[in-house]
Amino acid sequence: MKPVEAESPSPEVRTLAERVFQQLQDAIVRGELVPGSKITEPGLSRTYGISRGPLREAMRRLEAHRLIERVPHVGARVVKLSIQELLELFDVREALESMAARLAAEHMTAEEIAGLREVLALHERQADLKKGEAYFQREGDLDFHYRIVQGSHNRMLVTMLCDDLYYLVRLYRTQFSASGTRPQRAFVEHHRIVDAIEAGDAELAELLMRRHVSASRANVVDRYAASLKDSEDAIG
Amino acid sequence: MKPVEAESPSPEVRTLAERVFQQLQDAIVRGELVPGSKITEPGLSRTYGISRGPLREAMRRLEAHRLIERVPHVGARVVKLSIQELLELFDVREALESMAARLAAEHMTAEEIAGLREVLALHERQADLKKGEAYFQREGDLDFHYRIVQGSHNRMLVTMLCDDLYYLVRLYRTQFSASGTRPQRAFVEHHRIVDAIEAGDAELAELLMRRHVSASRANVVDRYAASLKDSEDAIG
DNA sequence: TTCATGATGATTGTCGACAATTCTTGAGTG
DNA sequence: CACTCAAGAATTGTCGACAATCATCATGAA
Repeated sequence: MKPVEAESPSPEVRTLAERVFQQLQDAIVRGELVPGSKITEPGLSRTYGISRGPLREAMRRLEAHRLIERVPHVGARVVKLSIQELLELFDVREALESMAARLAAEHMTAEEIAGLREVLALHERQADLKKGEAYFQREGDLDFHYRIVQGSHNRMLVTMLCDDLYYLVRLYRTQFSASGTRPQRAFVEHHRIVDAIEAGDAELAELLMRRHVSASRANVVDRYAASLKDSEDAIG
Repeated sequence: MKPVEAESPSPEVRTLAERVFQQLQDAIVRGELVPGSKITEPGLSRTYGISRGPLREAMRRLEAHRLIERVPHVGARVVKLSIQELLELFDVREALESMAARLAAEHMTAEEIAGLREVLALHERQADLKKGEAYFQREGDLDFHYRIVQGSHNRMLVTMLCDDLYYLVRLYRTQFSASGTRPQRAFVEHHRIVDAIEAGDAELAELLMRRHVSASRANVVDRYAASLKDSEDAIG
């Protein structure tokens, strides 16, 4: 898909370590590198055709982003979220994203709000077409949250959520094969949040986002309990 | 100051990169490496007597912790917080620490609460003795916040706050030479927060912590405005 | 004088090799 | 049969050297 190998000095992809970091990040998030599996430096070095130097840097960055876990002199393995860790992630999201919504209500520009509405429209169109498979829904969902975080105009918040946590969120989606079908309600919640932001009602936006994430968390808890019950039934 | 170079296999200090990372972290937080100054790999390599390999790993970790900023092919410099970034940091703290207080009220053990009370007592004793210089006050303050975050029993939250943000908070203290003298009020707020946690009142603990951080932020804003006015007066 | 341009020096990025540590395998013993 | 322990293999940690890139400064032209 690369046109003519154009000399686009695309931002931040000028170093080998950077490139392999993004490749590995993608591979992990897409589930190609299965969670919990061990990854070795010589192995990756061969598959990606680079030396161990830049590879180690890429792995350090993956570790910083919590996508792999390393133990000295032993090795690294792809992170495997337990249900507890997943719920912890939701608590952190609830705290940070509600703050983001509050700040977004205060600082978002008209253009940004318009873009947000477009995302919602696309979102709904997909749902109408019943193409609304989990994957697209989820991507649309993440896009929605992305834009609100950006709208907070708080760079630290943006980095924490968009550069770190959201990759974990994607990973959880593949790891728990989350079909996550609670579409209508989420749509409504999204709309209400945008309404609050557009009205400049920071408190309301914060509260709604908080409930939205909390409801999403509760949904995960329910589905996890159900899956437990299923496996018990299968056994008993 | 190192006793006998004891062979203490202290946790996580078995690799050169780890050690130099902690040394650099300390040096930055204590202000020995001045914010905004450029740090070069050969330079650090010489001063710490190690090769560039582990040094680069240490620098990657510093970058992940937001203590230095790197740009490819150019170099790294110690992070220099602008007033905007400092306020952004406070917003993030407000979101995360209020959540931590809420979770602490739900999950903290009796022993942990007792330890928290001890910290407060020590805190007050120092204030009584008028030894309550900014430095000790601040360390005590951070210790207080540390323990509450630990009490949340949310490992992700602990990592984010204790391993990342609190180093930035310390850095800000040196960078803005924050005397931060609003002692009595902060003490009272701390006590009220512990009361709420002990009572298991999650909502109240969250609200109080939120106000506490917010008040601290407002204090910074005030002092910054005052410092601006001072320099104007000095000029005009 | 000011700006563009090219050479020089330094720094970062990358690589391959060696040392240190850990994991594995297998023999041997109780 | 289970367990201990030692030797080997594999992996990680560290190092020094070379190549690529960038900053600096001097030179020259407008």
